[in-house]
Amino acid sequence: MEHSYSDYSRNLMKEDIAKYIQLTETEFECYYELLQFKSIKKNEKLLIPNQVCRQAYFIQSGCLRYYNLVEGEEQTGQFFFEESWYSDYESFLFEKPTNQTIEALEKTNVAILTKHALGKLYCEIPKFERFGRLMAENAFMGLRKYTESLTHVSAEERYKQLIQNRPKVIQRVPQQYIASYLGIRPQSLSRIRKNLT
Amino acid sequence: MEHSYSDYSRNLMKEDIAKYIQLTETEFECYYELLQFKSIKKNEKLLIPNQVCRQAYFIQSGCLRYYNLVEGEEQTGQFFFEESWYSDYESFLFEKPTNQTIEALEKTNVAILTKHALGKLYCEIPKFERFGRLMAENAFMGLRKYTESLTHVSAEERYKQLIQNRPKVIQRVPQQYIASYLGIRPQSLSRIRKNLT
DNA sequence: TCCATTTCTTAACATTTGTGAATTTATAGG
DNA sequence: CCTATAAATTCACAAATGTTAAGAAATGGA
Repeated sequence: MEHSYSDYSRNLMKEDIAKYIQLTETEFECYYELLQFKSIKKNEKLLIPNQVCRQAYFIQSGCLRYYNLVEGEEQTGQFFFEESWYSDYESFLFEKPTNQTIEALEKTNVAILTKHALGKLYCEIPKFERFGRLMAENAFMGLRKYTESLTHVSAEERYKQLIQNRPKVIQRVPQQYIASYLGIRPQSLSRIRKNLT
Repeated sequence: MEHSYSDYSRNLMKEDIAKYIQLTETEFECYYELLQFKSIKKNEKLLIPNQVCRQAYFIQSGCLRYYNLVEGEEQTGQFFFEESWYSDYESFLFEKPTNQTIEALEKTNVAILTKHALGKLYCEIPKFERFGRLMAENAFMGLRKYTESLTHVSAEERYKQLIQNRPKVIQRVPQQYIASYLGIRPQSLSRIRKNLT
């Protein structure tokens, strides 16, 4: 028997949700039915400033980057790879217009959980409150770790940590964006790379 | 009729929890009964490295600072003032030994919500799952805002933002800790302060 | 394959922050 | 109120990153 992409997608979502909560088959059905799916071309944008982010994205394959445009400069906030969630929490939770731009750095397939769908899940399957909590907690902890490295560690050290801890970023993200993520100029990153060899 | 400190404390906790969830009087009782209270002297520590953080602290009055000790250097992560919550999420959630030290910068009174008490609340009053989620979400958003200011802004600019956005820090925290929070040396902070006048 | 465009690298000089040492100022205890 | 100690300031020089400009390398379309 053949495996369709649909089977693959279901499995991905099943494995992911299992990291957070245990669902019966029926409950998973209910969840999966509420998801939407979308394919995003390289360089295409999923969210632009002043939009309200009413969706959370689970990346089935590919890579996303978000940045803020400040005085003409793209300030890269984070990269997201396959099997991770992304949303602009602040915009999503409070329906505030976002400052962020999200774009695909590669061809990317996402599963979409809308705010409406999540509200429905919170009501119908209270376990999802836990899912929401764990998502926020994970997001917080990842960010805290990153934040601490920012204030007290040099750019060179942060780059070395990136090589160690997130090789995907080094392998798949153009250097100019890595520089922007590190908070330095592309020229400075070149210099750092030169020093490391 | 006189108001006791206990009345004051109850009101503080009631006003705080109301920011997250609506509780009946009975439910609030259940919550309040589970809280513990503690008074911490200036410079006293609430948590030290390798302990597991099994408590969340609501600061009724005073001020806490947490830092990580890295190669003999105190790297200040954050300051917390009255009417805010603190816990080491990672340690609290996963019962991992903490790296952090929390100390009181002033005489501080805290309400303590233990992991055990929170677990009980999650079971007995499912609304508290929402409380947990909102706490994590708030923590995340506060941190994200801070993080973005970090990567792409000079120390001087960050100090100016601190003056604007968190005057309590400027007024109540010794400069050496502010410098450590900004990720610079006390001498550099002095220099920056000189330039600003 | 070739060309136009983008990305990356290099270099010289400017600016910001770090380092170490000395001095001044503030603070806590007796 | 005095004194010992800690905290903050100042300075000269070192190291890291920014800025500007130019050229080399990589990439994507025709």
